[in-house]
Amino acid sequence: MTVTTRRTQDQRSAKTRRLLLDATIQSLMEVGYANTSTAGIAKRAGVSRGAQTHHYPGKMDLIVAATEEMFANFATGLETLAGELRAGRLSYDAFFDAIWDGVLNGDWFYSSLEIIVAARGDDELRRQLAPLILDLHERFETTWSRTFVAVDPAVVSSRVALNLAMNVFRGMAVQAVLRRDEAYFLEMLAALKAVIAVHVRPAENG
Amino acid sequence: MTVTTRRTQDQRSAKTRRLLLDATIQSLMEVGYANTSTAGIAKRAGVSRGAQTHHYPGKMDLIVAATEEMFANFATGLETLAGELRAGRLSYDAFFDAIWDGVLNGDWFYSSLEIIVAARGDDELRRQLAPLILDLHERFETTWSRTFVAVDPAVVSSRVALNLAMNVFRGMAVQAVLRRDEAYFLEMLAALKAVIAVHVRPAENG
DNA sequence: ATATACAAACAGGTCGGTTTGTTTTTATGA
DNA sequence: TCATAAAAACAAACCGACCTGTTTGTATAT
Repeated sequence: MTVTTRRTQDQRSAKTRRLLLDATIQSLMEVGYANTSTAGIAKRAGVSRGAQTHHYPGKMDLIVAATEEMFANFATGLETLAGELRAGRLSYDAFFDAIWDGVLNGDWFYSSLEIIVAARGDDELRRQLAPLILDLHERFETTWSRTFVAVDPAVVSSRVALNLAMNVFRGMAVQAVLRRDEAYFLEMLAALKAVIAVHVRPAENG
Repeated sequence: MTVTTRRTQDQRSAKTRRLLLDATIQSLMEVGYANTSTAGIAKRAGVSRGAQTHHYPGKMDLIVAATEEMFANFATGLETLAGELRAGRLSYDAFFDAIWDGVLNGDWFYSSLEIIVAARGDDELRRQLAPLILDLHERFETTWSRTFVAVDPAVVSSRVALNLAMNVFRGMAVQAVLRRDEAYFLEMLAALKAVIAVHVRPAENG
């Protein structure tokens, strides 16, 4: 007879689900998709394999649910950061520094990279993830349009300029897997700021 | 008794090795690293599993060798393209179009992406691939410096500007896995050309 | 009591590596 | 030059480990 605090079913479910999703993201981050197994996730989460299959019957259910949470967190985080910029509490430079730091050192980018690459060879997974990405990009673009104004919208809109910047970050993060070269990335980051600054400036008090 | 043309051992080896490496790249491209197995590679190559283990004892030997070939091919391909630009047989716009087309539709980018992501969770693989990437980047930078001149080298050098462009391509290609949106990428490509053109111009007759 | 949450063992399949055996080419020496 | 030993290339079966999904059973909450 074990001593357990009495919890409602919803509380038990929510707790177990959170443990499983956190463990999934952590596993993707640490060992990659290829080495992420449902058994490993359950072990990390500290729940039994039966509990895992009960809440998420298949591996894909885990992945998709974890992705959903991950994307939502990142979108709100980015919007918060952009809000700081609009409020004048964050400089243009610091804004880019913060995004780059999040991409390189946060859980978000590499976990999603693992999932995206896995989806390339898995039709069903791709089908399930595509709408999540579309939604994420839409939220990004809303943030960009709200936070920056273009110098000459006919040439490069703020939306396009910031999408370019995000793609640079993506590309740099991929590079960083095999080339951890601080000086190189600082150089690129400075250049990126300069290049983007030609076409766009922060919209104060958006 | 089968009728076989007599071949030297070196010829037999070379043929089998080529078949295996081509099959490896093809498999990475089509089904991804996670679904790429040594048995599958041997089957694609049309050689026995014994032949495969003879020439490449482990899975990593196959991957590393295939990567080496892939990188070499891409570097020379890019240098050829840059040569066309320097010779005036290719416009600035067409040069970028060609690179983007190669990244999105060629075997190169996605195969290497699979390998890079796999290396993130595999210390030994990462250790073996890191020098290959370093070498590739060096060849890139040599090409950039030879092919473009900076408008204001103190702000953004040609080397940095083109590295930025390559990172944009990387990022866009990752996006394209889940978002195959022709119009979006055309828009981004046009903006990239415009943004880079501010800082750099082709060095005619390099 | 009954549905939900959790636990643990099982089954079919695949993968990577190893081992054992066969064929083809090359080197050797009378 | 030609028989033959040695080496390289190739073939196929096997093995232990792991993974996903399933099933059967138990505890907890409603």
